[in-house]
Amino acid sequence: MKILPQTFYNRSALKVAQDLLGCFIVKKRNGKMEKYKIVETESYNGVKDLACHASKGMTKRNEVMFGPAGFFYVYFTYGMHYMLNIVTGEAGDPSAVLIRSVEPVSYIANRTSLISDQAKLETNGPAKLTKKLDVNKGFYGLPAYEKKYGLWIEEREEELKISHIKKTTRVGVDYAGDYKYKKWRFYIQDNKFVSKK
DNA sequence: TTCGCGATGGCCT
DNA sequence: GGCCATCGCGAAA
Repeated sequence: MKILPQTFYNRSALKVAQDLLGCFIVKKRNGKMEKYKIVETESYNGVKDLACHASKGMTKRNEVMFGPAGFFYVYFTYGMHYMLNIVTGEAGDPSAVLIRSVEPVSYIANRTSLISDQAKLETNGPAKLTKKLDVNKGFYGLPAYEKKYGLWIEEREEELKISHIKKTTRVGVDYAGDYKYKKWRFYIQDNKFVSKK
């Protein structure tokens, strides 16, 4: 139940993306805590990474990525979807980790429940989880290491073996030249909430 | 089972 | 004006 400090994020996006697997997003809503285990992430690694929004330089949209680590980078795409990222690395190193899928803890605690199949459909994709968690542009630039804004990240409660972390190419970045082949997407092996095989 | 495509709007050139 | 770090539906197989 320990919140991850800002220093956790002040490392390469590659490391942070893998270390976030098994950690929890906590949402405070109507006075109650909702916990979601992070099961799938992608890392976007600075100006050289052609799939990273920062590769085209700093704009009003992506400026938070150029600042210090530990802040939410939320953007709107396809005319209807919000994406949730957390800024990583030193200030001046515009990198971030995209949260792609989460698993509700209510599901973990009750795996045999019949409602689980329905629950699975709600958070197994980057746009679906932002909808479920009511994440929008209002979270842009807010810290992920403080509780007062009602959305934060907590550390793992159990060990995650390195061998259970799968590494594949990122989704939807065919335009990124050689960087489309980088295996910078990570997910927990065999987890049912991962967005696609 | 996989596939093709439309919805929909902010941002960049 | 074109491009998207997506999703869900309906058709084809």
